[in-house]
Amino acid sequence: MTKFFRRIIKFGTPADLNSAVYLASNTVAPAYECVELGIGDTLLIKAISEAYGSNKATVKDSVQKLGDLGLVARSCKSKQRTLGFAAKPKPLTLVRVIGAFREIAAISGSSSGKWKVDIIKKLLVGVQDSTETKFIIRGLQGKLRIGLAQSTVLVALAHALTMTIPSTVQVDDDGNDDNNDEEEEEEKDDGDDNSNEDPIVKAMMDESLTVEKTLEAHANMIRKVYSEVPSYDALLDAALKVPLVKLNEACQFQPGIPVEPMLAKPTKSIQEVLKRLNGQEFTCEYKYDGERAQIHKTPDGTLKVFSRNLLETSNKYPEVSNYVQEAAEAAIANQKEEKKEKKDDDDDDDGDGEFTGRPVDSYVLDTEVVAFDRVKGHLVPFQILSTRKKTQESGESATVQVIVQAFDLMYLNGKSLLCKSFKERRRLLHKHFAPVEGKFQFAKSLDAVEDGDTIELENFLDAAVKGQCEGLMVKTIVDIYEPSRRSLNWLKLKKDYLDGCGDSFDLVPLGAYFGRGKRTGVYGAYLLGCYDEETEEFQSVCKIGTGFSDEDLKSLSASLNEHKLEGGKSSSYNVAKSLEPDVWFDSVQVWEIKAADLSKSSTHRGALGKLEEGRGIGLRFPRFERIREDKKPSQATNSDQVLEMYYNQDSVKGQGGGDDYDDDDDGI
DNA sequence: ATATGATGCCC
DNA sequence: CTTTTGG
DNA sequence: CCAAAAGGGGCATCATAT
Repeated sequence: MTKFFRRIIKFGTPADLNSAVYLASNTVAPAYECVELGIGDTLLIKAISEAYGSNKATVKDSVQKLGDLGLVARSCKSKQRTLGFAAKPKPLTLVRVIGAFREIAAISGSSSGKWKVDIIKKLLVGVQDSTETKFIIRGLQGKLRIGLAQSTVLVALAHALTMTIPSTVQVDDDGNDDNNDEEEEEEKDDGDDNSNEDPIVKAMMDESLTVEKTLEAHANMIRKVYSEVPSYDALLDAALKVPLVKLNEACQFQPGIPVEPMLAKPTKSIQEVLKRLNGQEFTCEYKYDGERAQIHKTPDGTLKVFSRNLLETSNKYPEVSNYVQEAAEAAIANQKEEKKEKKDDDDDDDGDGEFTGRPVDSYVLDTEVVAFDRVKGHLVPFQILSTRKKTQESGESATVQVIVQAFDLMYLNGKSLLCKSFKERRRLLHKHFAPVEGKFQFAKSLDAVEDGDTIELENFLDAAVKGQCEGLMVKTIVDIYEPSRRSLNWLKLKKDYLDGCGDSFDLVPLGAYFGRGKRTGVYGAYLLGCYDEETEEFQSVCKIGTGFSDEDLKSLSASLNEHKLEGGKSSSYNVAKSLEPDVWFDSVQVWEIKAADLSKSSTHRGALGKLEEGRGIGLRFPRFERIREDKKPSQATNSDQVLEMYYNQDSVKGQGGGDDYDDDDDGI
């Protein structure tokens, strides 16, 4: 990929490079622009069959065999009779292909499917060879399957730009008086980019390093810039103007554009957490079960909210902006109080905007938005939060109320805090924002030092779970905010990760679905049921597609193939039509399945009707643990146990308020 | 008009 | 979201 | 250790079928 990019840098146009990068990363626009293709397998199958004159059933059939729509399209293409007199079409260019993708994304409304298919067909008949067909289809499907994705594209790009410097790059020595005026934060550069201090810049310029190390340093620069401004447009524009060492000066974190959020690594035990912390000072925070929200305020007063995947959710949570502003004002009120009490002692000068008497003017907060019952004053499960409309005219009058649980601050009054320690970021967070009843709170936390004592941690984890949370987030006090997947420096500890904790089920495989991609040739997922003793039927409670080793996938496929029901579904299987597997099995095995939660389900049938008329129970985050050789299908977890486990959840226990019947006004 | 299916995006 | 795998 | 690629439940939304 590096070689390819180098050729384009040398011989192509900026538009060629831009198109190549977008195609290679299989995206059409920066995430925060919320551009959707609106293309799924159904439309692709339609396009393939129409373009190559095969019928849809045949196409679907070969999907099973080949396990990949791209391969299917390729084989259709090469089977197609080529007419001797037909001239080869003009070659498709990068610009043309990404342009077609973007055209597709722009179509909506009535008959949009037809127009989209038309564009795809034009692409398909315009290819030079069947390999192009394969990748056009895969690109539209969003699964390139070339063993390379975002971060690899960035590294390749970095290497290419290092080895082949674009002719447009200006190598001026007097630095930043030409292009640096566009940043909104008129004041000083944040400590972030004092070039001499930045270890990445240092490494890039260190001539004593090996070529490999130098390339790595350049890649780190590109990764850092992209994680601060996740837009290939912005990245490439900058990279074509300034040398890589100055890239972060030309393109950096600013309110209004989401930064890739810091993520956490799952951990399997308290021991593992302590081992990883290795004696460092750390804090534990409740891990709330809501939706990640990065809240931005730009100096012009605009407030924006972004999701974990950088899509804008401002319209989904219109009240969140108000809540945060109220929190900022509450902090001012508190400051005034303090000021009165202790007369001015001015060692308070930490250069962060200090006491101004006015709320902060720009900031970026990291928070979790959680559904909240204002009347009863407690948190509400994720399933209810998810019923929020995508656009709410007024948040405060919405059926589902929310509360902001804040846990980090990445930007404040014109300065990036990404390079500050968590301790410092949190100090500023608590200084410039204050809790507002029912609207804005700080994530509940416990500070500690590793001293071999696990009891305190265990208790805190228990308390978190009882308090409607998923578990804990564990963070060291000294770490900076490292955006993106670059390093999973935070740890998450959930009850169901722990061996012997969390809900475990013994379920019967009722059927299976053909695997795709690297699971071609084996079943990729199975349908599982619990046993209902009254009706003597198996009721579906989940599908399962994770937790298997490659070996498991092979052996399970082989052993269950001995028990296929050739006549179709057994009459004792209670399964919704939309879940119909490709193959049905006799009930012969029992599998141990772990799950995080149970939820009311309109598709699954566990304990059907016992909880709510017409609905059953399904599992959240199910994964395969092992085969239970010791159990017969009739000894599988039964539906009464499933029901009991549903009621046993802390999130459900907390709700009832003495009412035997379940609260029907909650929407689930 | 209303029901169903497809798609994308939260977790 | 969880999980496994190959480099 | 990390990136990539398998796969999950369930919701709102939009297009199309009835």
